[in-house]
Amino acid sequence: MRRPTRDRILDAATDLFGMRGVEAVSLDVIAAEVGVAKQTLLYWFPSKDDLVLAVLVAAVEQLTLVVEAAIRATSDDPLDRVDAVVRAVFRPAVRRPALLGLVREVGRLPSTAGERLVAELQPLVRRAEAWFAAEMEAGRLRRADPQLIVSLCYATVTGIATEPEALRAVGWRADTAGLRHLRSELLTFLRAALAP
Amino acid sequence: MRRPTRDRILDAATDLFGMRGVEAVSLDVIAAEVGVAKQTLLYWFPSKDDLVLAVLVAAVEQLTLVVEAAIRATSDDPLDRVDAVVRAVFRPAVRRPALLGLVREVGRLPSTAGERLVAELQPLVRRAEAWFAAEMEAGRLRRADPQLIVSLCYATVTGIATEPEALRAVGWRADTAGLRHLRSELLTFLRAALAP
DNA sequence: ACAATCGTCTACCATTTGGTAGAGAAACCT
DNA sequence: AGGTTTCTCTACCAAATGGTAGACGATTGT
Repeated sequence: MRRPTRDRILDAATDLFGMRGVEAVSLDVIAAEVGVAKQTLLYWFPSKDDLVLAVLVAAVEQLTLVVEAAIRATSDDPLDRVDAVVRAVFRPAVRRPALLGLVREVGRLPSTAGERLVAELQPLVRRAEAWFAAEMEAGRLRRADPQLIVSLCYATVTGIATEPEALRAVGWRADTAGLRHLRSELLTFLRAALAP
Repeated sequence: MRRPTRDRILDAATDLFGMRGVEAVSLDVIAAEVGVAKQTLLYWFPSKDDLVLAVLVAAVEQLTLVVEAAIRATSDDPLDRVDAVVRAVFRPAVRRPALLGLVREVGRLPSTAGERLVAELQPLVRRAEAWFAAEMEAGRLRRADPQLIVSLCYATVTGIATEPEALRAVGWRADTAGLRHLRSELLTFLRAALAP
């Protein structure tokens, strides 16, 4: 049996919103992608704003799960842990630029959705900050402003993962080898930036 | 006397496209912002695509000028030079997120405009690659893949400069002090990532 | 002086947008 | 069986979209 209609809508909307931008994707396009009438969308999500919100919440949830699993599975060395989180995020992010791309959409969203997304991400962000602060205190990471370090890591990873176009501009190839190479350079870059 | 209409259109379009995304901004909105009839826009730029293209070309030109001026004005130490370029880009980028935000739009553009923008940026990118390669060869920068290093620096700077929302999520404040602090953390981060 | 060009405008138009109203089939209760 | 709920559909609609046609005044060249 097929996946439930609601989930298929959510999936398609996530990809389309993340890749082309929320305002640039019409309900008709999503409906066509799912293979269903537009009104079926509006049955499951009473308005486009509701759909956007649902997509954001689902994406954040998914991201949180991936990150937490990665954290639990690693040793205590901080650089190894950063490594693990980046690896965990990297795979889904490159395969579905939509996931991180969506987060990048925050600034363009109707303010309610924006606030909501920020609130949704808050716990994850706070934990990361606290963890960075503690590791810096213990001298196992370069001392810096933990909040901005979180932002810088986020900006670097997200920027790289969501802009295949920018990478193509430098001649990067999107095959498996290119992907592994990219990930390894990204990790080395971050390690160098964070090491004490 | 006021600035010429064409330039005012270009300015408004740059800001709006960069902040909300090309597809999300209608000609009517731009016209209203400029304080002119929509048909005046279509007189200067025969179609929306033409306007988009003109905006992109102008933005790249401006960016190129800023970067080249910064390069000419600094010493030969590679880290100082990175420093200077980032400082030069940072001010206009944070004041007008549109500038770098536009570049981030490439992936979403009609392919012709996308190709065009990439071609437009190519010389700047090639120069940066060559320069990184030479400095690494001379042992004055950490050895790595120059192409990906260019992308990583770009991703970090652009990500940070174009996402005030993401920064607000970690409690960052957009006042002058916050801005200076942000820039200084960004520079330290990059220095650490690039130093031999 | 007068025609031509330039820059801006009002008046439309076809298409697409997000959204409403309500019909019809299937499943689920009792 | 008969009614209710669940899900999907067709048929519309008002507003907004990118774009065309062409009028109007100002400036310019001769």
